[in-house]
Amino acid sequence: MKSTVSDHPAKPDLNSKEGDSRERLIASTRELLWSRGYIGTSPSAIQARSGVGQGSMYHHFKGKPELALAAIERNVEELMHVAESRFASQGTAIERISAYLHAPRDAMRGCQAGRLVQDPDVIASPELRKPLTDLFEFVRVQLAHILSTGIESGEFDQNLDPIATADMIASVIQGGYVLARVSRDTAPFNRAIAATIDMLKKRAELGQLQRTATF
Amino acid sequence: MKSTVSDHPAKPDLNSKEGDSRERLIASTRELLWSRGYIGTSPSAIQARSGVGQGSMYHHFKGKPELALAAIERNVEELMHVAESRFASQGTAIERISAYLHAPRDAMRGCQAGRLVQDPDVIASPELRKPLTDLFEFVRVQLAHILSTGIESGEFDQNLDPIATADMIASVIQGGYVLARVSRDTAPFNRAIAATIDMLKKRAELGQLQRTATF
DNA sequence: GTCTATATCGTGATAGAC
DNA sequence: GTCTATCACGATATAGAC
Repeated sequence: MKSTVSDHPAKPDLNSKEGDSRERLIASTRELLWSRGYIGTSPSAIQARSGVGQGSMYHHFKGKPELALAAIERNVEELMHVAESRFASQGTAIERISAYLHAPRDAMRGCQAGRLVQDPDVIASPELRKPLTDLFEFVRVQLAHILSTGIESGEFDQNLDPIATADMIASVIQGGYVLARVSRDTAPFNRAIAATIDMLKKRAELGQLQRTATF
Repeated sequence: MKSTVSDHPAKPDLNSKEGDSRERLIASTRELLWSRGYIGTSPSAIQARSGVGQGSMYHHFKGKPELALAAIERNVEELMHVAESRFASQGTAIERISAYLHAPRDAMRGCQAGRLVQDPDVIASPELRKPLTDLFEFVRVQLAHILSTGIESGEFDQNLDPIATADMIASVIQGGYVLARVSRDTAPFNRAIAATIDMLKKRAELGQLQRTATF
């Protein structure tokens, strides 16, 4: 199990600085990408924030695109993990979706992934775009799957379109960030989430009414 | 009515180039802000795209912030006008909201206003942010008002929260752009809109059921 | 691995001629 | 109003010493 490259150093050894600069660079790049986007994030700013020098940075990464890729992949990794664990909650379809919608989010700051989707350079690069596409695809597919389960189990009415509704839910989160930022207030974000859950609950009521009325 | 400054030259006179450069600068800035954001839009790029020279640009505008302000105000003016006319449609609350949701939009390109909300420099500047805040406020208030009308008229069930639902609807549009861009496909945007309208229709059905069942 | 020096280019603006 | 010249600075690296 001993490897020349240190992926996840099981026991941090004496030369514990190993990989430290690299991690600090990724962390700083993630912060800057989040707030300023790809275009607005300069190598010099990354160096300043991370405390890593010029030469050191270019030793670990070929340049800005490679650094950005590492940062984006880390973002997606974490966000996917959060989504996965929320979707894995016990309970009804509504409860599982509600668990995802109520994952802790910094509404005023926006989505670490969604932010980058606006960036033309990111979207134009297949490499940078792929992790983002994968993340959103994953979330939408999971949501659609949970909704389908809820339709089959009779939790929702039969006319609910799981794919379209999944797209709606994913959109509400991303759009909620926009409303929160522009109004400098997290309330619109929270209300949009609450209204979405309320819509699903009413679909459940409707399913209930339809079942008792028809059969 | 004769004025030394030409706001809206009623009859374009012989020196018809008057104000032409200014308009071309604004148009180019709008295009660039839309695709590349504030940080990514440089005066030199604006000059190149508009065909207006350096000196001319700085004659008409003090600098990049002033140009951006003019461009953003123009964006907001147009978007508000579209929203206003869509909301003014005849029909039920659902029909009026549907008219707004189905206004022509370039889903892959995103929202000219929402795009800028991501930009930290725009959000940090009260001047640049104000038109955007006003626009989103207007849309949300109008949506909430139409929803309230629908509740009063009995079109929707009594439990619908007009403000939260307005926030949800505005969020769906903004978030739909994100899904469309990241998947390079307008379908998620269109489905999110369709699902939203479907949700409102089901609320109307529920209102109907409640009225016939209770009274 | 990290540092400093150097290089090229773009950005954002000013000055002054025409 | 528009043009060209000029400028200080930052972005994005490369080179080579330590």
